[in-house]
Amino acid sequence: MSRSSDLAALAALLADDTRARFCLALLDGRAWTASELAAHATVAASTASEHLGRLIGGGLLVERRQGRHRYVQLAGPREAELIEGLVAHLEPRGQRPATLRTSRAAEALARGRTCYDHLAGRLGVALTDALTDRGLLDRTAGFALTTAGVEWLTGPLAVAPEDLRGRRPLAKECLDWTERRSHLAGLAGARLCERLLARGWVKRIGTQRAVTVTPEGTDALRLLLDLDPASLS
Amino acid sequence: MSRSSDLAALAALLADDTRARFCLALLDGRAWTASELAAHATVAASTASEHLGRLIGGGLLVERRQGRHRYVQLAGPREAELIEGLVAHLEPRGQRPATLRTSRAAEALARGRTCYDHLAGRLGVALTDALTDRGLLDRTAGFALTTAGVEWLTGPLAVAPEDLRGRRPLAKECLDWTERRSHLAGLAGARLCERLLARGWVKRIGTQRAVTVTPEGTDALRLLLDLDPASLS
DNA sequence: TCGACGCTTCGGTCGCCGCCGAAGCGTCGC
DNA sequence: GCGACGCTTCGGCGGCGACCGAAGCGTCGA
Repeated sequence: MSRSSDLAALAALLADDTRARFCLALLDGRAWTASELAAHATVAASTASEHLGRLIGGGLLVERRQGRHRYVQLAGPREAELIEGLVAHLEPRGQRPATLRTSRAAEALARGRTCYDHLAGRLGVALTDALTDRGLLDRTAGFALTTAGVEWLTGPLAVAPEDLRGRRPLAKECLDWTERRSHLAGLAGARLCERLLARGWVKRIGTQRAVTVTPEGTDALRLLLDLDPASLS
Repeated sequence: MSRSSDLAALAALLADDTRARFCLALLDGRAWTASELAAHATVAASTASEHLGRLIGGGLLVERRQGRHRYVQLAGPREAELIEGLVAHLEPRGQRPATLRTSRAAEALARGRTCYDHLAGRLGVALTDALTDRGLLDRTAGFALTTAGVEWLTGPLAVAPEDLRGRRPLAKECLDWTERRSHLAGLAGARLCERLLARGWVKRIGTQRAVTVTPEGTDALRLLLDLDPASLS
């Protein structure tokens, strides 16, 4: 099996609209059941079953059985990153999609959402910009958290230092497809999202990926990051 | 046209072995003719013609006519990055592929090669590690060139400062699929490759992507980066 | 216990896509 | 000018994959 056929096989996993829909839905970082995905993509249960078999066999998804329910989710951050990279590539640089403004659901996603395990959309970008402005994130020569940035996470955000160590990079740039700018991914991005949700400063809207800043969160972020609430609307 | 069908269409561009071979070949950053690619992938000219039409129509490649010759190349660094990301995903982390050691061509690629417009393989990784060891590249909190790193490029390497400015990030991490570690991409990676080739410190082997360090280059890199020649074999 | 439910496998259908050789057009070099 | 060459388009063929309903199995809850 050669590299080109491996590449073609990997691409083929996503080269079907139904499977692409599944993977985009699973970018919310949660586990979905087979029938939820079937309903979401409006296909028969048998079709969903076969597609999931291919995605799991190909390594993009993992599954867990709970009685008659089969829960599937993205296999990990690497897989999420792969899909996000493809999605980011779809949009020309430097321009927001005009068509995305036409629906309320899309507007909510643009305002704030989870992107696998970190925050994205206007919220994600605003947070990333604020971190940059306050010297907690250095983007002049690459994309890296500063010493002060690490301290900010372990200090006011109470992230455990060991939670910032692992095989994943601490800071990773993730191009935001609604905002056309970068938001913070990597360990730091994941922990930030986790803490903001845990503190109730950010909460989920509905069952999809959309999130919003709570009033307490607006105050806290203004205090901690000089984050202007107007930058979130 | 929805996001999922856009994603599926993009993935479909690479979900064919022949097209995948084309794109992998074009990762050398050069322009190939249609018949060169047809020969490389061992398909008929008519097949190549159709596949190239799809890749160009899909935006991954661009073409240029010179008389009867049609030169095609990757549309840009974003497209190269997309393909590299997929290729990098193919390999499990933390292990070198044993099968790649079985052929001389593969060995040359592992030693050193171009990865679109920057250096990869053992050479690329060794350079990246040396830059890190000397405090020119900071990888503790992300992936960023240090101030000293920028000065090193504009100083001893004589990169024009304006060549380090542009829409592309200065430093970008590119996972090396032969070494399983990162090498430097982005503007800095491209300029480094360019200067090393221009100075004759690195030269191409054959017509593919393989490169090697010249004796003058070995001396210069030992002087400038304490780069141990043994780390290149 | 029994019917509902979630999921899987099977068989059949249909559309799509990659492949090729042939024919044709334009460029190139002798 | 002419034959070789690079490339494109066309028509035909065969294989593959997505889709579905039906049948079947195991789990769940009243």
